[in-house]
Amino acid sequence: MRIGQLAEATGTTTKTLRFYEESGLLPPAERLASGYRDYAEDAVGKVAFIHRGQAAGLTLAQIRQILKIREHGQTPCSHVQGLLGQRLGELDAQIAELLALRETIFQLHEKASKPEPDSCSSDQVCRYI
Amino acid sequence: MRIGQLAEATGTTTKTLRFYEESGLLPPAERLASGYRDYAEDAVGKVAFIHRGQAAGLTLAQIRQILKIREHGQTPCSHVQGLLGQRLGELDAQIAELLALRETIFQLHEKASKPEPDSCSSDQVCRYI
DNA sequence: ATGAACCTTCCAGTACAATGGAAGGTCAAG
DNA sequence: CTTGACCTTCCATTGTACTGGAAGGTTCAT
Repeated sequence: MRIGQLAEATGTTTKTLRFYEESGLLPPAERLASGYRDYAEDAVGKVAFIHRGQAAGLTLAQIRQILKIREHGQTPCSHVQGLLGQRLGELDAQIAELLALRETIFQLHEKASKPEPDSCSSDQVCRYI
Repeated sequence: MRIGQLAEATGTTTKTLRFYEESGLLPPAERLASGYRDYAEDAVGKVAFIHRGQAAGLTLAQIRQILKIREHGQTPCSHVQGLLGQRLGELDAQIAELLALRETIFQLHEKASKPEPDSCSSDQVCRYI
């Protein structure tokens, strides 16, 4: 399977696949006599895994760790569980932060809906922020 | 007021202040005979405004727009209101996305808490993702 | 044999908001 | 007069996940 076919099969681009290989997410592909990359069938599963990992909000660095564990013949289960737990904590923190920010912006937006340009002193630039 | 003092007064660094000037957020400072930057008092207010804008989740590009309007002697009120409204919409979308992602991760995390390593087939890399 | 479609490597750039460091100039105190 | 704190410019780098383009090699159909 050449790189274009793998890209097609996984809904990505050849550029991205080469980038994944260079970033250590995919093992260096076998080469044909021509120098073209020649992927085994399981490459499709690996790329699909990368996509699922991204959809789960994992970074490529985290996905790389999981793939490395698998490459070493181990099952990455407990590591994955740890990552998911960590990600959950990060998400909760991020959501809390955004909700607080949303409230702040909402207040500012309300205030700005009753404009009083004259009370904008130039040393504060804008009364509403 | 020299750059170090302005940095101190506004809780930032000289690096950042020069970066702001180069990025068009702050007008080019006056210079002393030595070539040192010599800031007027109102610089403190401008930098503080930049910080408040950032705290409100505005990008430096958006803050720059507001500051430009003020520099042209106008009051940026309606523009600010527009930006805040836009920001509110973005925040709502982002929060909704994160909540959905949180739910996904939560499910995965639950599933991963009952490990069954043997059912991880190598073509999917990890049963839990 | 020639053109299209595919592949290769390498280098550079995107957005964001700074940050780091080198090489050198200025100023006040001791 | 020297030391140290401060300032100057310029260039490069950080992290994330790619994306774009140049210059050239391969494969296949016509």
